[in-house]
Amino acid sequence: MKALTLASPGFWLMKSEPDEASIDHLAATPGATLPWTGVRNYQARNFMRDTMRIGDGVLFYHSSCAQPGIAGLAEVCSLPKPDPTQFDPSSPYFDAKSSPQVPRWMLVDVRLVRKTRLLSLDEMRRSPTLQTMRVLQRGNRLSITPVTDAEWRAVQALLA
DNA sequence: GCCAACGTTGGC
DNA sequence: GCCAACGTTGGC
Repeated sequence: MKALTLASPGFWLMKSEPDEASIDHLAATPGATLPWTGVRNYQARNFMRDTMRIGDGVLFYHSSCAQPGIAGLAEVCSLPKPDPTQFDPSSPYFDAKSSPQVPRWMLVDVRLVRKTRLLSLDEMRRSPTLQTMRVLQRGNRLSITPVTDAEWRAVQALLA
């Protein structure tokens, strides 16, 4: 008989361009969930499809903007499901090689836990406790990266 | 707008 | 399977 194990929560950093989906968009509608559309990288997709669990913690990161950094805390709140934008010819995320029968791109929903002060990329780079974060590594372009327990605690400490 | 870094594509 | 060309990311 298989042992019943309590999965420890996972932690993630997810990049969003605030022009598309900012922490304020999410905060504007209490209780709203945000489908994480537009991921078109297999590694990032696989994290959502294979590894994330409902309840996992998310560092909501603003990228490609004037003030990049962590803007809030969120939480994975759905199972993986097909990203509907891949089937929409009018979407910039349309993928002609995907089909509803064999969807290529999956997403999860996230919900806001709380907006935080902006923990800027600059401050992250200067924080000794955050040096291991994938998002800070040279050349990193992944829009979704795993965060270790220690990194998660360090971010909480900086935000406290 | 620049450009380093890296992922994807496709010919071979 | 190799790898050059090309496209994208994302901070600056």
